[in-house]
Amino acid sequence: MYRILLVEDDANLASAMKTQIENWGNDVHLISDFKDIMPEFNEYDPHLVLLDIMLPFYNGYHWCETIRKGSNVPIIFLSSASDNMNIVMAMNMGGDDFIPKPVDPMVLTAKIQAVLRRNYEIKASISEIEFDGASLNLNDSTVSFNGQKIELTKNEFRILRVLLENKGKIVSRDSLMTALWQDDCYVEENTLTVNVARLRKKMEDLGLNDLIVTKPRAGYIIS
Amino acid sequence: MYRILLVEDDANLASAMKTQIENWGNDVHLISDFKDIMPEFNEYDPHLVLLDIMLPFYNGYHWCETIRKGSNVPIIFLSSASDNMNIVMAMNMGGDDFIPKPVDPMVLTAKIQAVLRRNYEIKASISEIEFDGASLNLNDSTVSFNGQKIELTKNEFRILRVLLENKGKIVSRDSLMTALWQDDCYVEENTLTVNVARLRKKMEDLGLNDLIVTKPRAGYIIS
DNA sequence: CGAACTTGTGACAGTTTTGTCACAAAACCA
DNA sequence: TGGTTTTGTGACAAAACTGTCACAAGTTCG
Repeated sequence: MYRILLVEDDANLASAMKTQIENWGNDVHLISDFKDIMPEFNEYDPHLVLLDIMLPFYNGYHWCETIRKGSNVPIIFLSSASDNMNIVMAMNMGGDDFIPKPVDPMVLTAKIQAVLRRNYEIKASISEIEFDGASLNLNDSTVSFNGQKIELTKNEFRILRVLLENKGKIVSRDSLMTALWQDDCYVEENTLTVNVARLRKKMEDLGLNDLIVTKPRAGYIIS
Repeated sequence: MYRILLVEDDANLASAMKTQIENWGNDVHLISDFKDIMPEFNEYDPHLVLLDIMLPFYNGYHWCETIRKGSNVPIIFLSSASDNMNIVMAMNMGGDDFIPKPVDPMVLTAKIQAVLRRNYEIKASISEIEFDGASLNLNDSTVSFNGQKIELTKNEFRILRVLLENKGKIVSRDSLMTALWQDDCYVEENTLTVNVARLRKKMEDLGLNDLIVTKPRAGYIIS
């Protein structure tokens, strides 16, 4: 059962789509206030957003942009203006797919299922971050390099992940501290240093030398 | 830099697409043997597959099915037959998107970027499994319920994940054993029992009673 | 019912992980 | 250069995690 937020001003179409999607076991919430959809979005916390482009007050692109500021929820656009320019625009705004109107019920179902499947079912199995010929497996916290594989502890994993997610950028020690021990408990500054050292040790054992570089007074970086 | 596998028999189109995609910094591998694309697929280990539907020997659906047996790599279909039935078919086969021919270079780029972004960039931030009002966070191995949050150990996390990924189905103790300690080391049968008990204890502390149900001589289930 | 088998429990010890400390090394800056 | 600040290191003890054991409780099936 997925929560699907439907933002569509054509009442007839919206109601038909709602029924269609609910039919195979989902909860659909229909937006009625197009002036500010965000309260309902935040309240409903949907797994997927179906977003019409032509809306009263603000258009779909505007809402996509707003949603993306605080969420990576999958978004599928709906529009009768289904020229290539609109499709490109929709994808570049952070959209996941584009369904042209008139909406074919079969296509609607198939595309929703594809996006949900990709995001909530099989996503775990391909999640790894590659770097410098090595790869960090996000599922079992292992690093593979040159055919070798080692396990990381929770702290080591978090540090490496944050650094890789910001590859090429300096990550301040403060950011890392917050990422590892968010406010709920106090730990010394030095604890981070020690944990970085432990991670470095393991990386060197693997053959990955000078991976994490210290930028004095700034932080650490993997470039 | 992503590795993109292009399976397309129209040499002119293929070459144009290859150039187009390489232009914004990717590696593209063009398939030349349509009789069996799997050796090249396995060798190249792509981040994304662009798969024409009409091919010599076997069609794109066949290869999608074959690939999906061993991989969840994102697949985008290409076809000049872009009627709704083909789109539905493509999505239901495990495809991630569908690009109609003639291929518009902008659309091609936008759709590839959207799929790559979704799978390799922002995936981590929405990975959680929801169940019975609770949710398992796949990134930091925590379970949240009723505003409370607890951390799971590696073993507890793995058991819960496997059970949730097979929600409603009985998971045999053997499957769980393999998932936790794949062949590399021998552990007793009872070790699993103990680990399940430890997970159950934590779930009950959270207020989730009778979550994991024992099916004697069959396995465990979360229904 | 009762024996055989499967699953659950509490306790224990070995290992791993983790935070801290004291001190060393390096970088910064006047 | 020399003092100050920042970062790194090895050692240590506390805490967490894990596998095993002995035994208890539950289930199956003749």
